[in-house]
Amino acid sequence: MPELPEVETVRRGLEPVMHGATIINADQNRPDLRFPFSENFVARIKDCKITDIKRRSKYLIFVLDNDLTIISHLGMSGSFRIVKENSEDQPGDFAHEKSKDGKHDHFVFHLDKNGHRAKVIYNDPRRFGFMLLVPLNELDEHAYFKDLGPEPTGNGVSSEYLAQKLQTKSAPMKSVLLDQRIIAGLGNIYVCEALWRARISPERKASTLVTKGGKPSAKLSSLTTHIHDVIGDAIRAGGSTLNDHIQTDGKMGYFQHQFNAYGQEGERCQHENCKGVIARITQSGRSSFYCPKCQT
DNA sequence: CCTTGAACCTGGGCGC
DNA sequence: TGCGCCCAGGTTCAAG
Repeated sequence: MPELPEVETVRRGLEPVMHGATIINADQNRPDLRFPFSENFVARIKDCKITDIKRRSKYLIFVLDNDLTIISHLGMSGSFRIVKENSEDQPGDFAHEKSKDGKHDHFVFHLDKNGHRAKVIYNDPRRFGFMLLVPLNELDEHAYFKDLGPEPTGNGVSSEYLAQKLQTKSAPMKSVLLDQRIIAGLGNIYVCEALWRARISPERKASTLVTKGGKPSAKLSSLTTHIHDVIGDAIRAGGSTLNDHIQTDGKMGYFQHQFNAYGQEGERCQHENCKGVIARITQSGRSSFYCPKCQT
């Protein structure tokens, strides 16, 4: 389920239970996810304290006090849930989850924080996610991180930055915005939403949003603002679903979020005075949803 | 370099 | 109730 806002939502949900906790044990329930777990995975994290939980793009990074980090990616279907020792893991608590039978609970952290025990359970039906041990001082140069572009939450993604990146690109905007080297953390949903807000067609060639002088066009400046806004809105929407800190699941963030384009095929375009209807097209194997009338 | 398509895997939804 | 088909939030690799 995870694009950047969902991963950030998960991070915030895990933070109060995991930050400062000791991994007193762990269950690795199968040899691999997307690829095999690191050698002696459980032994290398056992008895370590979690000193920080960070996020970069769609990756979670658990920093341990032995100078190792656990890089965790949720793939398409990964989720974490927290079970506190004193509370019961009643099936009813997870009635909305098909995973409640534990069939795809592939990894379990057993934690102790100041005498409070909790389990943090990683569930991933499709197993596109993974966990990997990487020394802290090798993180920045690691293959997963070294080519990543700036986070869309910060001022690294400016209209000038995008103009410079897009001016040589003939590829459609859809694929350029999905390119993690240009912006880190956008996925199919929020690319569709940002393009809808900025009224840019997903098929528009990227370089046509840059002036001959290499400056951002008005539409590109608008897109920059909308990327920041849509990601910010989604993080706020996701965060508000986690106030009980029992269920940590990015799906809830998506679930409560109202989309204007993504998944809205056949619906009226919600832009004021637009009589268009949201269409679905396929671009490089993925669905794009947009309004052909006002997104140009 | 760039772009596309397939692959990884399971499950849900739909039509018949 | 079941079968077959299509679809799904991501990433990576091979091939054109």
